[in-house]
Amino acid sequence: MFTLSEENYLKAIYHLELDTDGGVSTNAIAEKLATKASSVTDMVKKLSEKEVVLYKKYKGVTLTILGKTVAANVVRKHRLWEVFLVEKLNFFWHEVHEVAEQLEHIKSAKLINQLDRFLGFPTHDPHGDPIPDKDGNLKIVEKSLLSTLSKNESGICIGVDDSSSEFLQFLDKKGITLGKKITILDKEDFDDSLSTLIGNKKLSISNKIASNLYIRAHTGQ
Amino acid sequence: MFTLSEENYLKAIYHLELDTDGGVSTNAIAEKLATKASSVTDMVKKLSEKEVVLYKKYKGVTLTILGKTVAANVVRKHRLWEVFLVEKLNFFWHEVHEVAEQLEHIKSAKLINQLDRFLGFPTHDPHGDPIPDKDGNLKIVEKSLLSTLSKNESGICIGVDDSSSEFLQFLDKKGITLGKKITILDKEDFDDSLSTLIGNKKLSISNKIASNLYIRAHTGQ
DNA sequence: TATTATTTTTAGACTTGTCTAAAAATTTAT
DNA sequence: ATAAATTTTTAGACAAGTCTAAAAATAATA
Repeated sequence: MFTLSEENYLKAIYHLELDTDGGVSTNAIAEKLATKASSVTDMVKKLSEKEVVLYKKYKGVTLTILGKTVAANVVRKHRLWEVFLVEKLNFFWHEVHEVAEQLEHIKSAKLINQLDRFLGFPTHDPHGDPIPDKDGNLKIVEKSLLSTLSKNESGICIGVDDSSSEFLQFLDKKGITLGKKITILDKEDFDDSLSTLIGNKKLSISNKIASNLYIRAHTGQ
Repeated sequence: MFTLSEENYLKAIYHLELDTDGGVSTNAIAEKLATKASSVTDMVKKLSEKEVVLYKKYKGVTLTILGKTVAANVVRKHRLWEVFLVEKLNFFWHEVHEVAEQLEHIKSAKLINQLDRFLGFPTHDPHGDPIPDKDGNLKIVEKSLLSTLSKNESGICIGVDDSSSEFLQFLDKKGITLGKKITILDKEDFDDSLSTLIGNKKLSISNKIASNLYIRAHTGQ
């Protein structure tokens, strides 16, 4: 069994490993968890003894198979709870993270299995991130940034890159939600801003926004 | 804000105060929380400084208004989650306590308000215990033990006294659940066992069982 | 009421997870 | 390749919450 703190470290390493090659550095973990490098070193030693990470002094850490499983399970719980909060309790998607950070540490296999069923076995959370299955495997969906689409192409909004509260609130305000179809009507060379059709409304989108929105290819019109 | 440990102490004192006159003793708290008396003394001092309990050495503790509010809120959360687990996730009523013990410490006003609404503002948990409202007030229901009913009287099952896992499983097996109507067909003087009608099935109930089942008066048949 | 038994508190220690400051290792730059 | 900068680790300290063992207070009993 793992403590709340251990679970948070494993989760942080899990996320960092996704966009790092080689071991995850002490400083990277410290920054992600808003703690000090010395604290990370201490914890990493402990996790190493528990055989959930591989650790060599000054060389960073890597999750073991066991560690990855534990971490993926925490992520699974986090994302399932996010779905619950949005779908069943009418939370806005920018409000869910903080609460899910707490709920992800509740220990009960039956709870999470039943929650999964109750929610209809969702594959993605409200930000479009994939929910690991019981064995920690992710369902990968081919995704591209809205900013990479050309004129007259269209796609389905499936997630965000920047999931800061401000950005999510901005999307709420503009009526951009997961599942919405977005078509590029025109692309402005000058500033790379887009003229788009979302649902059946015309909307002008800056390149900054378009570079933070993931879409899935959508064939046909 | 209160730590998990502080919340557990407040909850224990809250429950103990209900069936104690005067202050709650150090030993009583220690027993309830499966900890040592010395630990209780330490914590009680801390709670006293935070002004949630009144404490005089060797004289036991009492919750302040603030303490009672905090404790009632934890109980409120516990019981709402129990309802959720049984009604939405198909838990058996003997399985909910352990999980609710964890969920009751999740901090989010919106979460608990929305959960309350989602569940239809329930007034009682799956064991028949009342759910405190936002201000910590309980809705008192006139209740009596099944064993106090006389022949031909009937009532609605509204809760249990002994909520041990074994007892709850026993009730599950016999088909005795909250809201079920129970009528006393006959009472055996010899061992005070009852011959009853539950739903539309005849069932013989020992005095031991009848002394652990609460019912609400039910007029007419 | 004096003595014994019980309850409660104190004193000191231990664990977990954190921190600061300084030392050691590694990386970068000249 | 040597010096400078950065990263990482070590050493020692601290707070929260718990424990054991012993002392102090209260309650029970003869």
